[in-house]
Amino acid sequence: MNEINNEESVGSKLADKVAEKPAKTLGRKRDHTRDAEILEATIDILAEAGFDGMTMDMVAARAKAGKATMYRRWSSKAELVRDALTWMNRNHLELDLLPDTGTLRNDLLALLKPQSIEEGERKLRVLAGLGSFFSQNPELVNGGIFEPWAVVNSELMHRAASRGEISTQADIEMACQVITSMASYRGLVQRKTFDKHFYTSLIDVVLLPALKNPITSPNEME
Amino acid sequence: MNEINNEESVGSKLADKVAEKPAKTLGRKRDHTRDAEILEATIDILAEAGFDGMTMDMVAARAKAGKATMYRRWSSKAELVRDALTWMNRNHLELDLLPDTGTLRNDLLALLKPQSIEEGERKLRVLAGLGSFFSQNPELVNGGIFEPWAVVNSELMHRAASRGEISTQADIEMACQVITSMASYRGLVQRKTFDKHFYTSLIDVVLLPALKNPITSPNEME
DNA sequence: ACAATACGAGACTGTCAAGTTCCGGAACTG
DNA sequence: CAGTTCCGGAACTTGACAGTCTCGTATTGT
Repeated sequence: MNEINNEESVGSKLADKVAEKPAKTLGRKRDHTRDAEILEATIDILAEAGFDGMTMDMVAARAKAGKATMYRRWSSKAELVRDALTWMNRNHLELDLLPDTGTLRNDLLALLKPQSIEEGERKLRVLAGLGSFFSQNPELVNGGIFEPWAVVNSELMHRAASRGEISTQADIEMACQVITSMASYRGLVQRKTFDKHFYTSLIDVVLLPALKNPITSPNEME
Repeated sequence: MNEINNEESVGSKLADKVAEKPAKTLGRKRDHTRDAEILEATIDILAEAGFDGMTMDMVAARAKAGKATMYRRWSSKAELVRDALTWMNRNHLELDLLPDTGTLRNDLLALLKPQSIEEGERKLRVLAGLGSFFSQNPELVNGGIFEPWAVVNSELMHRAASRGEISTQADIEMACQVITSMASYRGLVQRKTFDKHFYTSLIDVVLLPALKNPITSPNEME
């Protein structure tokens, strides 16, 4: 019977090559609401086990899906993870209603809600377990995890600059990099929470002084 | 013949249990100069492939050693990696001859030699591929990779404080964290070099303003 | 010389996960 | 109703790697 099956499959492959799409609207439809659930389960497992520690069976079990269902949508583990990362970095941020308390200090602090802290730490755990994935797929080195936050911070600082609260000489891009790098270093290397207390210190001790007095007298330069 | 061998091995195991250490100074001695070579090869492979991408055969081939030799010294891959990390973080730094140019700015810049940049990036690559290892061995979360650098920077800043170059109110620990976190973020996430140009900007735009004007007038606090 | 151990090289074994295939059943189309 | 494609679940195949063992050789103490 294998011979018969082989003959049929060869025939269908030829038919594909000729007709390209012999049947498209037949049978049960794919349930695309499962896509999001599988991707969300993938992010969960990635955060817990990293890329190499994650198995397709784990994801299938978490999403209560069959592996065949997953391989019908993504051709490999790498593709699933790539889509999951894109899904994770999708922007659910409302740029319209930014805080506007009158001072840059309070604006920055208003952005640090407990919810975004927790979600940020989840993303950090995902990022930490992705080393081997990036070494195999160097093309998508994904710097964009902190992009939305940096964009918002940059907007707040530009507002502060235009109302004269900080210097027009201030290097806003550098200041935003300080925030994101301190957040990731504290989460990835030090394994401590980026909580309000620490963030307040960072703002008062480093960011505001740097933004208000960008040039300190280049006296000793040669 | 297998039976004879089994009998012998069982006999020797029993002898071990009775005498515990029947012979210690017999036979060829272990060549401990291979230890360093194997550990160095381990670091190399870790930097290139990460923990999960590294195989014992790769390390053995790189070090031109047999796997039996490796397992005679380390009982598992995890133990080998742990020793390799300790070896990598060993301190080859001469705290005695620190730069002393008269200004904090030049002192900090003097520490950034091309050699230490390259070695630092190698360590960062190792760290980046270690996510799954840490998730399996949470006890040794190794924040100590940047410790020596931070200690040196801290010393330079304290000297600057005692000669009145920066404020005595300055948060030196926070400033050192800014340096190490910017270096690791730039290497791990942005995949750019922590070169002299960028470091100079960081010092002039962020660090020196913060250290010289630690309090900017807490005017708008409520 | 001899026994015991180390060495590099590589064969061998057991486990684990990626990817494939099959099952019984459900949903959609004509 | 009949044919097709989907679903979750599970068995199966295959390849890779950790860890063990064997072989021929080199080095050491007695």
